[in-house]
Amino acid sequence: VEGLSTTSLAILGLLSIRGMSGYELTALAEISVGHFWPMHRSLVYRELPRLEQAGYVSGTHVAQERLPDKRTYAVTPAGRTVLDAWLAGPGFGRARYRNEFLVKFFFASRMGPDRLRELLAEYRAALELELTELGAVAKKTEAIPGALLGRLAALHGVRTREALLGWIAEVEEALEADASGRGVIAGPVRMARPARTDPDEERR
Amino acid sequence: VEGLSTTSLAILGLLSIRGMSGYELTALAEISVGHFWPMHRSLVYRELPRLEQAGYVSGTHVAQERLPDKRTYAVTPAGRTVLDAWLAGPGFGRARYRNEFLVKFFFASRMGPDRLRELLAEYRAALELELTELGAVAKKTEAIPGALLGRLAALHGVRTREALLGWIAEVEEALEADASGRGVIAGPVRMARPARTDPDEERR
DNA sequence: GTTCCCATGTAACCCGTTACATGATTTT
DNA sequence: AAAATCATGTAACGGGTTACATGGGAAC
Repeated sequence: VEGLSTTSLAILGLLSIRGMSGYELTALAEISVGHFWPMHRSLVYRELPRLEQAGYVSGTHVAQERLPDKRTYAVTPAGRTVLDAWLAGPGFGRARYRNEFLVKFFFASRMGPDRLRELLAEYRAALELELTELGAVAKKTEAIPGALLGRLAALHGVRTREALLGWIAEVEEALEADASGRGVIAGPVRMARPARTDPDEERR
Repeated sequence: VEGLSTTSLAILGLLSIRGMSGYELTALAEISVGHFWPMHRSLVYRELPRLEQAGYVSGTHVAQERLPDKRTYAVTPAGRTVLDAWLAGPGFGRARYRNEFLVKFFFASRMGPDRLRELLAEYRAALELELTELGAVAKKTEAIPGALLGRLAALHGVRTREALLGWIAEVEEALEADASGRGVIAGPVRMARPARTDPDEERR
């Protein structure tokens, strides 16, 4: 509940499936939670000893011959407790999106219309790539009986990409229609403070 | 193209609309690019002097009486050059996406079905809030003639949220079917590990 | 037989977030 | 008169990314 980052909780969650080394954990994360919560190897390697220090996982040195020695980790009862407390607890941080394409798009009035069309084409290509990738993940889990949640999580990504491909078409139409008045917000912009409607939001 | 982070480029872009202080810039960012590229005040205050050091913006001290003195910034010709070079250049970083809800969802086999339904309800509420917020942004720009790109960017967010509300319905159906069919909500994906070529790996 | 990839990590750096600071003005 | 907000910033902390290291297979 207190002090553990989402990344650490995700690590605990993955270790709750089975014990493994940092390397294996990273690889597993990359094809599962990594789609909506990326974790780089270095981060995992930093967090694992911290979790061990805190008593949430226990590590074991494993000697190997043809490969470098490794350290495998397993969740402790205390670890399971915090994991389940987090899962049972309410709330979650608001999703964070960072989209560099949209930044370029927003300032597209500084580029020619040809370049803008090109940019949109690049974005479409990127989305289609992600779509087939996520589709493959979803498809792969179809056969597996215990993979419902994983498949649905992949579908989350599929649905957004599909919607965005639709958005591109919408944009192309709009740009076609209004070939003249392109530009960002013009004139003085009054400052708006965040609408203080709900008091909570963002836990931890 | 060289060395400048997307955040810095976004700052340059906003300053290209008109010169302003860090405070104003932050406020403007919050209601524009902040929806897809968040920039906290502190970051802006750190980047602005850096950009000045690099010669991309020029700052001017402005004394004020009833308010604290401020420093306003304007893009230099060199700044415009790098901004336009970036816009003209190809590519953009793949969109970054972090969703804590999905992490919980992925490990939902460790929670009861009631809690899972609750979690989905929370997510729906969050999405609906974001949707009305973004809808308001899109609506506000409808009157403004030069705000086409801004409105379309807001629509990008609208479309994804709409799609995700649909996803929730889809999930609820799937869970309903699963619960009646198999009696138990399935566990997390048991993913194949990266191909192991090592025979003396320990088994469990 | 070099060159690339695997499996395992460590170290440094930078970006982003949270907390701290402050005098004037508005609200309760 | 106290409390909140405005309009400015600064400082510290920690999460996340990139670069560095390494010895043995696999591939060309």
